[in-house]
Amino acid sequence: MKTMRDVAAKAEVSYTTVSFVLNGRDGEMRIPEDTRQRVLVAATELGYRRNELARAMVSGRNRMLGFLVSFPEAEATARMLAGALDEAEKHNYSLKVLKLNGNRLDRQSIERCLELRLAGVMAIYLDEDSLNFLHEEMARQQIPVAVLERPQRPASGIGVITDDSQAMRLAVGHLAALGHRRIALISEQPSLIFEAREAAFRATMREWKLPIPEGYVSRGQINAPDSRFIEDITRQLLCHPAGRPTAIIGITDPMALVALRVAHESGLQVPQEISFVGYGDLAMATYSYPALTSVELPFREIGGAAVRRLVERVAAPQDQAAPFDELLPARLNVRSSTGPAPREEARQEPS
Amino acid sequence: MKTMRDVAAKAEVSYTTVSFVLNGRDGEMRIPEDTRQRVLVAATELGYRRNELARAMVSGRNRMLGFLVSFPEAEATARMLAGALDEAEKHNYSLKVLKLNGNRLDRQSIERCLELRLAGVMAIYLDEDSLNFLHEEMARQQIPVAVLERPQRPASGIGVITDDSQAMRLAVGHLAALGHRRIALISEQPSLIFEAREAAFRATMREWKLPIPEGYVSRGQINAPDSRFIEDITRQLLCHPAGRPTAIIGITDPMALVALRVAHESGLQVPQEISFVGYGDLAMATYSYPALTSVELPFREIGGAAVRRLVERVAAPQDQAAPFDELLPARLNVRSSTGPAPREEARQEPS
DNA sequence: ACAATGAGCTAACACGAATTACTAATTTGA
DNA sequence: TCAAATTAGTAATTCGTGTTAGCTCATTGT
Repeated sequence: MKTMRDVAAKAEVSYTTVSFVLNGRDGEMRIPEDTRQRVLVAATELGYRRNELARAMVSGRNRMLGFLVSFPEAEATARMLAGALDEAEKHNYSLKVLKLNGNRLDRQSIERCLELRLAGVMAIYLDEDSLNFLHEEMARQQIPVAVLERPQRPASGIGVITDDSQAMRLAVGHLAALGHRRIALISEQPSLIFEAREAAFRATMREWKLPIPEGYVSRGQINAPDSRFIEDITRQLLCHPAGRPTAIIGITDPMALVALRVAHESGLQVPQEISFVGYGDLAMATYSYPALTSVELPFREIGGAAVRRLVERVAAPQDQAAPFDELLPARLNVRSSTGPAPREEARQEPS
Repeated sequence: MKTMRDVAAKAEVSYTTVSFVLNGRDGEMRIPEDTRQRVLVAATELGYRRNELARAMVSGRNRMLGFLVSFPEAEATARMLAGALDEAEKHNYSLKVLKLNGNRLDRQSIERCLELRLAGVMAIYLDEDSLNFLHEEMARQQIPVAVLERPQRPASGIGVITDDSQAMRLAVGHLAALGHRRIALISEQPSLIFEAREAAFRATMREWKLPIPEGYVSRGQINAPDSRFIEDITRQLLCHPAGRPTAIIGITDPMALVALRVAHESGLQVPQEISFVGYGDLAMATYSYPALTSVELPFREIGGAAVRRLVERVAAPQDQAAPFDELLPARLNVRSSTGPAPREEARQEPS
């Protein structure tokens, strides 16, 4: 592969001149048009491409961000990545994806980030310890860190997350407007992210002055493809002593869809007798039967915002000390799984 | 960030000695244990990390592969990426993801690959022209290229694809074994990948000596979230003059699920009256109602194999000239959307 | 006429590592 | 005992680029 020196030889100018022309720094040093052209022609004729590695090394600034991901096969991850890629391209940065084992961060992964001299690092779905570890190590090397879709307490570094209050207001508000009063939530095993959504659910229900009977917020876990646990939970919910909920919110789309399936199998009409709302709006929401009303989480925007923030910090590292969370709004996509609440008497029938 | 020179100063040895110790090349040059230890201690005390950029530059070998992706938000892409990441880690390579605009490859993206001095490049879902362009440019720089999930004609470079014949045999075989004789296929707008699947379908049907009435293979397109086109096609299929198919294979999972929804809405019982099989086995297959029987495409394996092949080529570029396609087998995940074919008389009832 | 200016370049060093060639001190062999 | 071989290193060069300092020549001002 040709180097600048080759171009210089061909254009019969010095190596430095080539550098100046190719980097467009002829503002500082006047290069007459004919010399410029000679250099450019020589460069294209030789098929010269600049060596990003060498530039990065000499400038000490690697225009490359690391994306630490635990579950690269998840659609949510993929969508954040998509957003991050678009934004990175705008800033002429590139993205390196690094896989973690589960949501733990081992020393080896940290080492890789440091060895690659990444300009910044973003991470999703890390556990508490790993996150602290990451912050510590990166702070030592002055490398900015962005944490995606994970409430931080205390805030440390850059956080980019969905505005869960707003998102839940969309879900609950939609159902409440349709007349639903008995709304249940199927949640996940505790983790910061699900706790935040749960809290938002309870707060919103309070705003709407809707009661949450004991057991209306239940926790399950999907170990795909085994969803029996959630199915059991749903069945219990459907014959709840305080009355069957007229709407169920799944804290993720899979949760909602498993519950929806149980309702189908129990012979319930959706949405005539019971409504379902998902959270995430993954592709599966569009293609379920009936199509699932779901809160569309701003995955792309989260990825994009994280990159934007990182690039800002790289450019102006002075205010490293100010940690903050950026909240991004969700949208509601209303589909066929939600409808008006059934009339009171309808619920009294045996199911 | 500390350099080798700092370590050398601290350990009171020469810079070169540090290099030899840290690269474990003390086989060639005996370094006594105490010196070795002194260097290692100095390195850890200073928190030295080697500079992958500098190594790559001087050695001319960048342990980094490019993953050119058109639709990073697609689950299929994500799963290939996951497989690629795992394999790359094994070989101590890292992966850089580059986004393309649609499935066209512009000169700018090529330039990026070259500027980054990638050791190899893998691409998915590129159109014909872009692929030729990519091959041309990369061949010029001796950079190996792997094409994922796309039949190549003629074969050029490394191809890694699903064995469509085998995959279709799984789908059709499963249905045939359940007694289905009237099997329809809902395909996509022509493209190499769908043409290959269609051809495999026809071939397999022939093997089973099953007829394919005119119109049983129809082509649609999903412009998510608008699936009306597919819905129309399905409705036509359900009142086909040659008799309603007892099973429909979707050439992608979304195709199958849209068709399944139409069947639901037409009041048909699934799978008692009609069966559905998807192709891809995306997450949506697991969470649909009823859960979709689907051909699981070896996305992870495809990503992994591509990386493996690329790494091989990088290590031994001598046999660049031998293009080949690697076929990977699919698996069938039987779920609730398929069942025994309905008895003949059942079909004669008005639907 | 001669210094001061500026245009248009070039030489030389830096970046952080790999690698080759070389040396000084010690041990071995005959 | 003296040359050869081995041990334990070091100095110097290289990779492809960015950057700074400086150099030559022509033009301008007085």
